[in-house]
Amino acid sequence: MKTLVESLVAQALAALPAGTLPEDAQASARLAPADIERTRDARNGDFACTIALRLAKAAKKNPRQLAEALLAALPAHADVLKVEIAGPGFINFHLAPAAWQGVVREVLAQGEAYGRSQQGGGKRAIVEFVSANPTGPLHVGHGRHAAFGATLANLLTAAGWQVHREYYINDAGRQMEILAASTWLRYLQQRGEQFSFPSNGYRGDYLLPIAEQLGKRAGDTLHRAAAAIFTGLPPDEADGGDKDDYIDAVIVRARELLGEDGFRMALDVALEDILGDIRQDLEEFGVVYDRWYSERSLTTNGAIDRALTLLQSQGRVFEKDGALWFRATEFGDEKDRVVVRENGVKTYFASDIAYHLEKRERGFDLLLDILGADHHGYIARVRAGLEAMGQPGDSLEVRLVQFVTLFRGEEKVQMSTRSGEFITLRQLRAEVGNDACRFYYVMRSNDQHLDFDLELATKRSNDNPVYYIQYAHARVSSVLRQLAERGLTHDSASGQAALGRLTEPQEQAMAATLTRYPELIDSAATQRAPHLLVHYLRELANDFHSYYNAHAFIVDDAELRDARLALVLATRQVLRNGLGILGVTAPESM
RNA sequence: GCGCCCGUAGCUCAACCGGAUAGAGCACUGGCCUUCUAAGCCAGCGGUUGCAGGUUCGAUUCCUGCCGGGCGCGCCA
Repeated sequence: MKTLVESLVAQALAALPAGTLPEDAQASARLAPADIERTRDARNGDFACTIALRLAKAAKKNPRQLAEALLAALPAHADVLKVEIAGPGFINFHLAPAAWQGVVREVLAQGEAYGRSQQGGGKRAIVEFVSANPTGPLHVGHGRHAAFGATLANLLTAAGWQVHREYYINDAGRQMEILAASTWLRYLQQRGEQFSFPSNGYRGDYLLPIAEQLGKRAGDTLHRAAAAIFTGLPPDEADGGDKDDYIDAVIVRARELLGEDGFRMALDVALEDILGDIRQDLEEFGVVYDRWYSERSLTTNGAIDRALTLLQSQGRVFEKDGALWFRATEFGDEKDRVVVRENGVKTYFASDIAYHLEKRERGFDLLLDILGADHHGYIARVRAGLEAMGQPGDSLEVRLVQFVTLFRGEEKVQMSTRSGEFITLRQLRAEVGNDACRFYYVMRSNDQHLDFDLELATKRSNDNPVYYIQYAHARVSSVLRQLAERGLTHDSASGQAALGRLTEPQEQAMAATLTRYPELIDSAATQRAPHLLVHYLRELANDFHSYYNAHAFIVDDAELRDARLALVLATRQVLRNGLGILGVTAPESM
């Protein structure tokens, strides 16, 4: 519908008499998407064009005069009732009722495809999200990443992007070693060894079954006496020492006592188990990935070395204090970054730029990372890395997701993976339900903090707005059941031929809202803003519920009945399409 | 100290890359079920958009400075 107005204004622009605009203004006198907008107030018509206001200055003309020139050049159209100039130079379009009604045919014909666009032009996007360290189950914060990332990926797909979803597994590095040691220590405790658990180890109960698993795999072959492990270690935090030094010493000792193979067994058992759990959790949450990408594999397949060699050949690295540094400052980062430490170990940053380079090499135009708000310092350096390796820096786009604070009523719930005190995503889903979770997580803009009140979400789950939208969908289905019970059938062709009968204000409003859906998908995808879809669906549901209360659909007049049912079925289709993008089910009854 | 994000109704949040009289939900007040699901509808109440300047036809939106909150600033990952 918006495109109609756009094309009319574009024609008017082209048809402006010579000399209306000075030559230097002619260049900017092209229609921009923002020049046509939906009006907020119906008194200003249905669409407003602001191009006269925008061009007035360059044209050295009064905006109202310019608007009048445009108005004179505007071609007539059957769907346009009247056009008038208002305020400082708005050109307001009032559309004919029939203009809205056509959307019903369009929706019914296109079905699931209604609202999709070619905006992405088939370009390839890789969306990386969650990528939580596999050191424990997902918690409620990860849930927000999962819901946001999955919904955004769906939105981009609807907007014509070719989307690849990926999970980056941080299966290398120190936290994996701490996990292996923690698992092994639990295994020893299960065999009767007594000692106090390292304060910096993973202490959550979820490791207990994993330690049992290790027992099944290894039998007693990894059993060592506690005394052999803890004798001669530096003090732990509880004894006035440093918890990091202590856990490192425990890891070194574990390696000595178990050998590389034994240690690796503990690590692999824990990693496989936790990763399996994460994968299942996400799948149940409706979040499916195209690929799970192992950080370790970057070392194995030489990707890190390739990236470093590339940087080196470009002269972008230097040595200092025995370490190898990347000149990130030359690309706008605030400081240079170590890529190989003095001890020869490559940093996490090294694997990260290698990973992003590898994404580019796989042919992705857009590298979209969904990261926690605490990672913002990160963007500049990865972008610097890409640019130094000859890739466009703006191919990397990062969306930060602010933290979730969990409340039980007034009380804030403290969480920490290390200590094992946290509410898992799985617990949350069990209490609140997948639909409400998915919905609640993306209701708010990702750059807003999210307060998740468990008490509210569980006790009063009927107040959750997701039900309001689902209810609209279920109500339509219920109307159809009612129709059948009364021995009637819906004649879609007759309904679509009689759309002119839909003259009630609620019918006009709902049809108008339906025409907004494609624009909304486009704009939500462009802005990476799933919450816009949530707000739209609420409005559409509101239009429907109002209509439902104001008028009966199943009336005696068969033609009118079919027309109304056609409108209502089109509404159900759009609700279904939108809920699908959100990953929320569209129930037939509630 | 430096950097990024945020500050809008009592509460939780919107506001279409600068548009017209800043909108929803919850809460509160009052109405609507012998007719398609009341998990619904309608009406009312509620605002100096943190503060002070600037840019222009127009600012919640852009710029500067303050105030308040969150998060970063490792040869950790």
